[in-house]
Amino acid sequence: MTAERIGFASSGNENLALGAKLREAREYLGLKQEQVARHMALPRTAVSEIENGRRGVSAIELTKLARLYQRPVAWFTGEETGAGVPADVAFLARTASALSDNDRQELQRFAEFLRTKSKVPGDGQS
Amino acid sequence: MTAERIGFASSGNENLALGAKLREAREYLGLKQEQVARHMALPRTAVSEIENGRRGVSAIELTKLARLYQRPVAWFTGEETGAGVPADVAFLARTASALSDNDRQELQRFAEFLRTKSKVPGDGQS
DNA sequence: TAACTCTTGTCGGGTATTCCGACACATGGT
DNA sequence: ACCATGTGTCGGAATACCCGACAAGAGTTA
Repeated sequence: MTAERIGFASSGNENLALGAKLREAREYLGLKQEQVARHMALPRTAVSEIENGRRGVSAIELTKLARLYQRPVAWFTGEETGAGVPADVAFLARTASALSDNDRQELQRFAEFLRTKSKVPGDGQS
Repeated sequence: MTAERIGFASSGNENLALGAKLREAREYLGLKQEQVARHMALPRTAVSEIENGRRGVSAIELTKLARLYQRPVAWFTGEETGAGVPADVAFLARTASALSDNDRQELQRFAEFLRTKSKVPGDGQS
C-alpha cells in the first residue's frame, strides 16, 4: 500500500476529470497526441497517460497546455471565476463575443434548443 | 544529465516564480508551512521546497492551494483572464468589488497617485 | 478477408523526483 | 544561555515518470 503521490493520491478521481478535459480540448482542435507531445517536449505516451488520468500534470504543464488549447486554466481546474460565474460559462462568453451578430444569434438559438430538449424526458441520447 | 521531470525541466525558472507567489499568498494569510502541509496532506518539507522552486507543483495541488489561499488559479499561473485583462488586475478588481464605495474611491485615488508618480522623471524605476 | 496506415493504449526496466524523519539555522522571548 | 517557533537542508527509501517497443482499434484499398 501507500502507492501514490501525484498520480493517484488524494487526487485519484481528479486526474481523471482533468485528463478528460485536456483530451476534449485537444480533440476540439483536431490535434494528435504526438503534436502535443512535441510542443510540450514530452514523450508521446505521457500525453496518453495524462488524458487517461494515469499520470499527473504539473501546474506549469497545465499552463502551457492551456495556452496551446486556447482556454483559460480555470476551464481545466473547474474553479469559479471572479464574478462567481463558472469558468466554462465565462469561456463560452468570451468565445461568443468574438462571433458575428448572426453567428451569435444562431448560437443562442442552439443553446435554447438544447435547454428545451433537456427538459423532455424520453429521447435517445448520443 | 537530464535531471528533470516536473521539478526543474523546461520550467527551471517558472517554478521559482510560482513558488514565490505561493509563498506570498501564504504569508499574506499568516499561515505556517505546517498548516498548509496538513491541509494538503503533504510533508512539511515539501511546502518549503515548493516555495523555493526546488519541487514542482501538480495542477491539482495548485487548484487546492488556490482555494486555500482564496485566489484564482490564474493569479498563480500569470495567465490572462477572459477579457484579456491580466489576472492580477482581475484579482484586484474582485477585491475592490468587495469594498465600500468610500474605500473604493480611496483605492482609486491611490492608484491614480501611483500612476502620476510613475510619469514623473526623477523617481525610482518600475 | 488480408494487408497497410494512422492514432492511441499499455508494458517493462532504468532513472529522477518525491517522501519523510532528523538535524541545522535563524529569530524572538524568558 | 536556554527554550520555543518557523523554516531550510540532508540522506535513504519509495515511486512516478521517461522512453522504446509492441498491441489494439478504426479506416482504406484491393
